[in-house]
Amino acid sequence: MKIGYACINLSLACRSSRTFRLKSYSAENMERTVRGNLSCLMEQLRYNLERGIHYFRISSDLVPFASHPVCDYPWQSEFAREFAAIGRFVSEHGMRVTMHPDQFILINSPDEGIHERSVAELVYHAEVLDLMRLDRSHKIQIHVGGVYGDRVASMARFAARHRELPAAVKKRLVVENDERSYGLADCLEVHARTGIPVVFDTLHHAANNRGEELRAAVAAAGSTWKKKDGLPMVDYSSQKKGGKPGAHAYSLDAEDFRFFLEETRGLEFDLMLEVKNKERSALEAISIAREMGIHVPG
DNA sequence: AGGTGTCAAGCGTCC
DNA sequence: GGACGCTTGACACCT
Repeated sequence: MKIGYACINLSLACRSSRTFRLKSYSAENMERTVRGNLSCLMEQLRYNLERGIHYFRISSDLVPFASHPVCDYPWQSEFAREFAAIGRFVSEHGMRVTMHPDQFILINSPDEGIHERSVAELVYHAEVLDLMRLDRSHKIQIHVGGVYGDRVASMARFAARHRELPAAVKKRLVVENDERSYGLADCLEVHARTGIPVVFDTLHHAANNRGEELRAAVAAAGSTWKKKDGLPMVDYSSQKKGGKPGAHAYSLDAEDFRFFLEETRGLEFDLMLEVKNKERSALEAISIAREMGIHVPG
């Protein structure tokens, strides 16, 4: 079980998600920002390796405005060498990276403009991982999308739109249960129609489920993964105590985490912590998992 | 230097 | 039909 965290390392001074305002778009800003972000990403990965963290979510802001029409900067060729070096580092050390485009990416939107912009954004994400020369186990996770007043039609539209995606996107795309519209059962249905592996998110499942027990749910999502896709991915987070339902806890709830590991013992997956204090929780989680006799690569 | 309004993008909910 | 939450940092302008 690889254990990791998302996008930001609070112990490091740098950020790999630096951006700027659209109004201040320029080749100079692009060059400087992407260079800084890639350099920071490498620093984050080095930090992770030193501490035994082998799983990491790369920020979608790595290349700002990459899929925006304003972007005429050839970041792919300008930074080909840097991307390749990062990818080599990831591969050489047996690490896994993933990406998670944000809420605006909706391939099932009935609005053709939103659909097109979403595909462009997914192509950008695939380009990042392709430039790193990483195999298809390094995934891009999205949600099914909007309901638009008709769940059945909107799920069918997802499947149809998926069929038309470029191969580079398709080979990496995985779908995650969300907290209100499309739960685990819906994602399994999408998998049945498209073959897309299902990422299981514990907090979303707690908010949106059909009564499936945790272990059965993790196993069901895990069964949608083929060998070439790598181990199933699970996103883990605890509910913020006293916070709004769905709010992520600030730090790892050790007791809750032990319970989760005990419930899922024997199932194989990599675990992404969606906890606000980031790498600190990842380190604590790794230590707890090892105490419980679970193998985490060091 | 510090404070603060705002930022590419959308859905669903609520009034 | 319009405002807001989501979830969050930090950009960029203002004083």
